[in-house]
Formats: sequence, structure tokens, C-alpha cells
Amino acid sequence: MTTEELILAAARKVFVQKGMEGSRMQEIADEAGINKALLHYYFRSKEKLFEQIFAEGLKQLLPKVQLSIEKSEGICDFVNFFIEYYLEMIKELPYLPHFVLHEIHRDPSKIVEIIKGQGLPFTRLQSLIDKDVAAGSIKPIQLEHLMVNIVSMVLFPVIAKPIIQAVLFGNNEIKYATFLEERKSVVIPFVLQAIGVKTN
Amino acid sequence: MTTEELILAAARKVFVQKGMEGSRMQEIADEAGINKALLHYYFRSKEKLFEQIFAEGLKQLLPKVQLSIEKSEGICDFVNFFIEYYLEMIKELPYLPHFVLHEIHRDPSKIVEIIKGQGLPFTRLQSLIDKDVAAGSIKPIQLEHLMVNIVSMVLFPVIAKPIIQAVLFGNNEIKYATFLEERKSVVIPFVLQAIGVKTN
DNA sequence: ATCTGGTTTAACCATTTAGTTAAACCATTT
DNA sequence: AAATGGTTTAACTAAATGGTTAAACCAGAT
Repeated sequence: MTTEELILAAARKVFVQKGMEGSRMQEIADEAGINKALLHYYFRSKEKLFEQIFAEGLKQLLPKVQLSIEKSEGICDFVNFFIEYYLEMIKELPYLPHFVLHEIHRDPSKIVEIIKGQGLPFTRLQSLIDKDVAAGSIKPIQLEHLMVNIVSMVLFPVIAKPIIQAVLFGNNEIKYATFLEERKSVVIPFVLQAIGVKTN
Repeated sequence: MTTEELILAAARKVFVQKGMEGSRMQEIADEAGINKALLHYYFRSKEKLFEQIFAEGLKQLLPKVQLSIEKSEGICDFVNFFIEYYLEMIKELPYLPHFVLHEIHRDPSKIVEIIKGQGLPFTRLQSLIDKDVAAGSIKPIQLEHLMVNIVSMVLFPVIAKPIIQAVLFGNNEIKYATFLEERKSVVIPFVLQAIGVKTN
């Protein structure tokens, strides 16, 4: 592992867990097992180092949408792919959503640049909905609300982990983990039923 | 307005917007129009002042659950009351959810104390569900998943405001505001349909 | 008027923290 | 083996920041 990769890995760990303002360059240096001055040698400033971690994080969060839309033949497919992908991702990177959301909240201007050129294929998704509505296989629903509903139900449970674990599961870590495991088999039917897909 | 209230109002504004780590005592003093030393005269430390704002914030977020459960005769009532209450609250305090979530994430031990003694009436809610399931008016669903689904769809849209506004509405503030206004009339039917309540 | 005691301020202190510098290190080339 | 040049370090600087202190302020009591 090169020094640069070492630094990035350490920065990722610290930044994602504590955020830009909660992180210290010294802590990142310690985590990487190097001198603090080396951080500045490889990445001029804290801001520059942070940008890299943040952009990388945001990019990991978005392409799932694109892929899910492209793979889908109908809205039902999309719901399945999308929820499955996202739940898979947060299992591996549970801190990512809160990190990205918090930093965007701190400086909303950062999205603009990164999202520019991403150009998600919402028109295709819209036509999938239109087709299914016309066929009478789902009830009419606004694309934006459907998207937000799904993303909410997938991401919020990890963003609010501490409070959910405390309020609903008496701070029992295992019960919370089980709960997360169940999400896939709960959220998919929940959404499908909500948009009026006939289930057996 | 007393000096103490002045400080609390300023601290609320700054802390809720920038979080504990992002806030400076000087900024709070400026916001309150007083000397920085006065903050320490009234509230010994940043930590103490913050605790007060945070506890107050968390308490504003929870009682809605209690009230909604107590007022409801069936799960359908609950869904209506709960969603309506929360959407009303975030209209007035849109920064609160992100603030509370972020600070809990930073130091999860804080919940434990505050939630202790809150004792939400989940057993009553469970019996409401059981009754409606037995009567065949709704499909079986786990209380915890239903709760999380609803809270997710209500709170996430404000937590993720910047990203939703950018990705879905081309950063058009008004379109986002309209979207939020529509949530009530979208989310309530969405949930009711999802749990199998017959709608006309 | 002046004494008293809570309130407010300006000036200060100690620590933390991002960032710099100059020297040391070390592999590769000559 | 001496020179070269990228890499790493220890020591340092400047600014920011939470917190303290001693004096000034000021309303109400004496």
C-alpha cells in the first residue's frame, strides 16, 4: 500500500465517522501511522483532502440509481433492483449516508459541481411509470414522491440508527441488526402494495 | 427578553444550524449581541449550553408519537395524526431533525438519559394493529417497520433537502417547497394503501 | 450619596490546530 | 562513493478558540 493510499484510507475512516469539523489532521496522521506534515505534503490542505473523500463518497451513493433505472423493464423491476442495491450498499458502508448528508447540509454548494454531468435518466423512469399506469398495473404516482419514499425508507434507518436502536429496541444491537436484515423483505412489498401492484 | 433568553435563542439558532462542533462561542455571543464572557457567566461551558439546546430539541421531536398514539382509535387514525403532526412540526422547525440526528450520531450516549422515563406507549399501538389485523381491515405488519417507514418518509425529505432539491428539482427552491407541501396528501394514502386499507 | 450585589465588559491566558520549514532519510543514478 | 531528488520527520509558527479574571456598570436598598 502506497503512502497516498494509506492516507486516503485513514482520512476516509476518520472523516466519514466524525465529519469535516469533527476530524483532526493529527488523528488522520495517527490513523495512517505517519507524520502530520506528510498529509500536507500529499494533500495541500485539510479542505483538499476532505474534498476527495467527500466526492468519492457521494459518487458511491448515486450510480445505483442510474443502474437500477437502466436495468428495469417496468417500475416493479425498478423498485426491486433499487431497494436491493441500496440495502446492499449500506450494509457495507453504513456511515456513508449520514456523512454525505451532513456535509452537504454544511455546504450545499458542493453538490452542484459533483452532480453536474451525472444527468440521471429520470425521463426513462417516468416512461416506465407512465406505461404501467396506462396498463392499469399500478396507481398513478409522482416520480419524485416515489423516489423520495423509497430512498427515505432505505437510508433513514441507518442514518437514525442510534435513536431507532434506543427507542425501539432498548439499545439491543442484535435486535437492530435483525431489523435491518428484515428491511428488504418488508420495504419491497410495502412499496409495491402502496403503488397498487397486485401481490398474491 | 432577559439576557438568558437572549443567549438561549442565539445558541439555538447557531447550534441547530451548525452543530456543536461547527459552532463558535463568539458567534453565539455576536448573534445575541453580547460579550462572549457573558455566555460563560450564564452557562459555565459550551458543553453545558449545548446540552440545554439539544435536550430541548430532542424533547420537541418525541411527544408527537405519544400524543398520536393516545388519540387514535385504530391504526388508520394513528397514521393520519402522526404524519400530520410531524409534517406540521418540520414546517416550523425544518433544521431540527438533522440537528438532533447528527448530534446523537456524534455521541449516542446522550439519548439514553433523555429517553429514559419517556416510555412511549408502544403496547397500545401494538394492540391497535392487532385489532385491525384481526378484523381484516389491514394486512399484518411489524410495528417497528411501520413506525420506521412512516418516520422515514416524513423526516428524510427535510434532512436531505439540499440533495433532493438539487437532484430532483434543479435547485429550484420553490419546486422543493411545493413538493414538501404535497407530502401530506401523498404519504398518508401511500402508507394506508401499503398496509392494505381499502380506499375509494 | 453611597453601599451592595448581581450583571457586563475588555483584556488576558492556555490550549488546540492547520499549516510551514529545514533538515534528515533513502533509493536510484552517475 | 557522490550526487540527485522524491519522501519523511521533528520542530516550529500563527491563528483560532474555550475559558478566566479583574474591573466597570448599574439598579435598588440603606
